[in-house]
Order: sequence, then structure tokens, then C-alpha cells
Amino acid sequence: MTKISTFNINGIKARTPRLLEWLDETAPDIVCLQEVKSQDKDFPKDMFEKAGYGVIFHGQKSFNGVAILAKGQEPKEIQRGLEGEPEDEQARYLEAEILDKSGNALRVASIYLPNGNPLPGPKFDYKLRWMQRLRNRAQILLNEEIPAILCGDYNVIPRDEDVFSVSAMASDALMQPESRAAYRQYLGDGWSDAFVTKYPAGGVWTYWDYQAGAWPRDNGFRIDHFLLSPIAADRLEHAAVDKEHRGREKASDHAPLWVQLRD
DNA sequence: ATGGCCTCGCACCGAGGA
Repeated sequence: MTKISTFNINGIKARTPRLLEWLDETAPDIVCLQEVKSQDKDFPKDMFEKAGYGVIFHGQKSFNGVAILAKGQEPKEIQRGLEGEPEDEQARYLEAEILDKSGNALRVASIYLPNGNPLPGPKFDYKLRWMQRLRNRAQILLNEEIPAILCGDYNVIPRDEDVFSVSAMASDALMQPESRAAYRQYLGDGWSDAFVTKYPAGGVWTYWDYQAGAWPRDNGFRIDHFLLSPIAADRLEHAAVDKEHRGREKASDHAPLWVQLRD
């Protein structure tokens, strides 16, 4: 069994103790990180190597930033960034090849999809364009017929069952019909949402706002997702959120989540 | 009472987040 986790850490400098503690306690084989908020020259590569992980990263000063960790091996970088807008410098996509426990190749991408607020406006337009650019890349991966995992912070609440209050979020970019339609296109193309497979009734959250007592009230929503190619989906054994980690001191506003695939 | 926060940086406020 190979365990793949994704975690929007909201700043690696502020999260270092929580992140190392979580790696030690939950022992994922592969990790995708988002919102690293660090330039490549400041990325704490040594820290992860000391913890037993090879790591690649695509950073940017202050904002965004994605990374991929693999226990006991160096992820082989396949692609950083998405095609289609050469002037786009936001660090939101990183793709690697990593071996599972049986030595078979998995393709893994760490995704930090644009938030899109406020709406309407250029940020929402950028979100929708970025979703199409991701779709173009994802279709290429489907055509390769390989086990592929696209995971991370999609900034999309796919269904009404994925939010504590539909009315509270109705005007947010995360829940617009256009955002949901673009997400559904991935599913229509052949990707499957691992947490819908395992928890079809919903009510599983991955994010709780720092404000308005969202965590103590359990006012959360599901915006971090695992999309699995058909060959990866056939191997899905477990999926869960490490919810307890959201409640710790100096936690990220996202909880980590993971899948286990049969080797 | 969705209102309360958090992170980063040429920093002690402003921008961005969701």
C-alpha cells in the first residue's frame, strides 16, 4: 500500500514544527504541499532530507508555491507550471514521477488552483482560464493511460454536500456555477474524485476559516481534492482527512488529507 | 452576528487569502 497525502500548509516558515510533527506521526510515502510561500533559495530542502524525504519544489516569494516529497527517493520532475500563458509566473503546478512500494511508476501533481475572489473580475477570469489549462494537461495524462494522481487545493466546493452552509458561501468564487462546471469537466473526462467515491454523502471538510469561530463550530468545506486516473482509481483502498491536526496550536487553515493505493 | 484571523515582507501596515 502506498500512502499519498496533500496539505495546504499556508506558509512553510510558520508551519515547520507542525509539518515535521505531522510527517513523523502519519508517515506518508508521498506528499504534495501547497502555499509554501517561499522562494526556491529559501526552501528548507535539508529539513525534509533529514526527515527521510527527497523533495522538489516550485516556489515564489510571499505567495503560492508547491512542492512534492517522496520517502526514500528523489521525485523525478516532469513539469513545472502549465502551458498556455507564458507570462504567468504564479507557482501553482508541479508534476513528478515517483515509484510506489512495488517499484511501479506513479505520476503525481501538486495543484494550487487560484482562489478567484473577488467576483466578477480579473481574478475570477484567471481562475477559469487556469482550470482550462489544467484540463488540457490532465487530458494528456489520461491519454497516457498511467496511474496518475492530481491532488491539492482546488479552491472549488464541488457540491452542496461539501459545505457547511450553502447560503453562506453562495456568492464566493469557490462555489460559482462556472467553477463547479469546470471541475465537473475533469470528472467527465475520466478523473474520479476519491473522496466522493469513499464519502458519497459528503459532510467531509478539508478547510476551516481562521475567522468567525469556523473551527470550533465545524463550519468547514471541502476544497482539497484527489483526482485519480482510471488506473489509479482501480487501486484506491482508503481515503481520509487528518482532521485532528487542524485543531493544534499554530495550525494551517487546511487539514492534511490522504489516499492509500494498492501496489 | 459570517463577526472574530493569519501569513508574508526592503515590515510595525497592507495585500492576499477563502
